[in-house]
Amino acid sequence: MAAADTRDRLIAGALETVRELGVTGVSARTVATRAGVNQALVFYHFDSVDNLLAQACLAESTARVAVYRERFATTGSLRELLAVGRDLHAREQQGGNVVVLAHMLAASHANDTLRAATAQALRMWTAEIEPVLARVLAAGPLKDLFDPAALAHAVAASFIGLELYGDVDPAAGALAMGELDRLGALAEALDGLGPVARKAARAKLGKVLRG
Amino acid sequence: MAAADTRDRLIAGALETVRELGVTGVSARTVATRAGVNQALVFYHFDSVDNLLAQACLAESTARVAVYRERFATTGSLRELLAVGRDLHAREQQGGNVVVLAHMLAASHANDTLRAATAQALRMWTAEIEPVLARVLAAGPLKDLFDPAALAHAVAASFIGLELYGDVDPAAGALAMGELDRLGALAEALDGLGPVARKAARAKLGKVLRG
DNA sequence: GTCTATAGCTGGATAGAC
DNA sequence: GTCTATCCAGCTATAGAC
Repeated sequence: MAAADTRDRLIAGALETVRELGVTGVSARTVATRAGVNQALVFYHFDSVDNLLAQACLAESTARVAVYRERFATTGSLRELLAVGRDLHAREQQGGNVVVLAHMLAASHANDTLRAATAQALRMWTAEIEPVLARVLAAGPLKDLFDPAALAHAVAASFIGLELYGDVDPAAGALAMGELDRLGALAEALDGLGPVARKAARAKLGKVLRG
Repeated sequence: MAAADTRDRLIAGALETVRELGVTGVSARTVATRAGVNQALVFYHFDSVDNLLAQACLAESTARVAVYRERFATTGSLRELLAVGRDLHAREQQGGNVVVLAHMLAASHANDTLRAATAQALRMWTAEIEPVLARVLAAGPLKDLFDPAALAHAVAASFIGLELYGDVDPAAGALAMGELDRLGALAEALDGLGPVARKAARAKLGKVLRG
């Protein structure tokens, strides 16, 4: 078997293990079993289990972000962005991909290697979300009142929180997801107001933000 | 040493261990060391490490929620709720208490015992947040358009996501937290609109939500 | 590049002395 | 109720055959 194959298999095995057993269940053995290769190869190719996990996290995020890149590029409204979020939730949750990132977040707390990788993975997502938010804001009455970069972080963080939450309490998670759509509608409604009301809202918001 | 003392010490030790080493670092030995008692007592008092963790999570949440109960009870506006959130973030983050819940969330993925405890702990928080949201919504133009219970879940989930996010990427987390305040101001601005604009906004929102 | 074998360690869990 | 002692399982990491 070619070396590149084995590396890929180990990465796939690592992701599968996290999805199945959670971060606590990851070990050179559990991963190697799922990869169909020998346990010692984890150390030959990746030096440590932590590093394998970090590489897996980065590879996965790179691949996933690429899938949605075009979609993000053509997203011009908050409503569309929420639709992308819903799809991401449905599709990636089924594949268990968001869950991996969520678990990496938790594991990062006491692990520098994982923290660096996770932070980088998160930046990959926010780098896609930020220009979308910039476009959306520029088109609406909220222009210059919000910071797209900061908002992108908030969106990503909230999304991950919702994923984790739904993992533990699916009923409550579904309710929460549904309510986020309504929050989107709230902003959209503000967006669709007539010019007078819109101007009043913007003035009021500016005041509230400053005061 | 009285038995109750030992139980409490083990619970405190479990929390301390999670804060220090993360969930992956929790074992009967690491916990017992921090508790200053023997490792075998984990099994005598709690049967298993998982169950100790679950009990610790519930005890901690019960205590923390109690601290904020009065505060929640007198919270009547979104802005105040956000202020409570900021305080919670600052104070509990320093003590590492929210982080514990966040890690329990991640560990729950592959562990039924922890999942049940974590779900219950989350419900403790949302049970406090829900009536606040109900009051806030009832006073504003969004009455009957949002579900306080569902929104409470969304708030809790987002908050936890932000905590985890900030743990991994503090700079980005701080930016995200700051932006949430502005989102609150957005809703508050809508709240403070004149009657005409307010009515228009509400009508528009109802339309968007239905369509 | 991949395997087997194994050293050395840590963890869960229990038996039995006190 | 608490401790010591211990068994056994599972883990990381490496040495060395192929």
